[in-house]
Amino acid sequence: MSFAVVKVTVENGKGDVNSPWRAYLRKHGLKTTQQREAIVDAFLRTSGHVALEDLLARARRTHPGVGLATVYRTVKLLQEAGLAASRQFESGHTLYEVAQGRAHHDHLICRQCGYIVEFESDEIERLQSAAARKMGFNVLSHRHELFGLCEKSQGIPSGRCPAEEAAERK
Amino acid sequence: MSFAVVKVTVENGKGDVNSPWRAYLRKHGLKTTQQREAIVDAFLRTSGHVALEDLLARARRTHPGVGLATVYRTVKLLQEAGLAASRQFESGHTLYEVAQGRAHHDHLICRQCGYIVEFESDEIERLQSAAARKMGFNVLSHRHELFGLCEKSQGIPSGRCPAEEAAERK
DNA sequence: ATCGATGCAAACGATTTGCAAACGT
DNA sequence: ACGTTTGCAAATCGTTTGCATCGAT
Repeated sequence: MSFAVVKVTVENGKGDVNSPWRAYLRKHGLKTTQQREAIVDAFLRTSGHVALEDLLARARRTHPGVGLATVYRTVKLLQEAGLAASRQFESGHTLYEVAQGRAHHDHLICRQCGYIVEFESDEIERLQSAAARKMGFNVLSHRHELFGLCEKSQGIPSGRCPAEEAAERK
Repeated sequence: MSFAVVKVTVENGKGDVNSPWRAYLRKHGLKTTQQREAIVDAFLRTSGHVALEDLLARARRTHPGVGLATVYRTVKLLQEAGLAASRQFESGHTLYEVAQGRAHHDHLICRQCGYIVEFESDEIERLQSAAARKMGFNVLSHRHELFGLCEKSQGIPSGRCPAEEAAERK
């Protein structure tokens, strides 16, 4: 008896020729350039919310010459490809995040430290759909942001502050 | 026996010397000018969400010479006075609305016709506070927007479209 | 008379675009 | 070689601000 060794491709990063990003480029006759790769690569490594200025800085570590305009152009492509999502926060700042295939998450934002945490609640999702249905609406997507104070900012002695913790981790 | 006739002031518009707007001006040593009155008056007559360009146009019907800068300056005052609230919607456009003393409302926005309806749900409010508490947060305010399709846009035969109905009412 | 308010135009920050050169296919 | 992409700088958009003048108190 013999066994065939099957190699299964499980990669998913931008490097993979089958990645959604590469697929999008091919499908639209677009080209794979160094600067795009640098930007997309930097973007996909991102975990939270990035400002395009940040993304420019990160991309420049790989490809020093990239311009801000290219970052804008590339992120627009990422959005069209469904890989990036933009959010405009209160302050008027626009931040981008990697689009999640999974149930979307909502945001919890500390007024004091500005840090953004994510949360999910099926219960809330269900209720909001019900509320919309009552008005004859069919909900496609939503945005839900809570503004408040984290423990530290509330003055709780041993309270945690997400922003500080993130800074320490650096 | 005689009766004293007591006159009770119940007015609330901007014309009333006791209006919150006038109170705000007095409290801060600010002046009541024609252009401010025109803008504030136009704003308070507003029912939904207004763009400042719109407000400028409305204000000019009363006081033709007003400039856009003054609209911006006045609306900023209205916000500080707690009488106006700004919302930045998806498109990046900023719209203003008369601030409600009552429980804030959330938004239901039709992707097709762009119309914005309001809704409230104590249930949801409670759940979101609970979710935040779990993260150690104390919620001060929030924003909750649902994007979807109204009946008409969904293709429902006799479906209603808030935008069309509003247009007919004009 | 004082000090705030206005209109205009210039200044601004974020984002977009025109163009000639450089690059991926 | 071809058409796309890039970097740069100039253009644009919404919003803010400096300033000389005007108006309200």
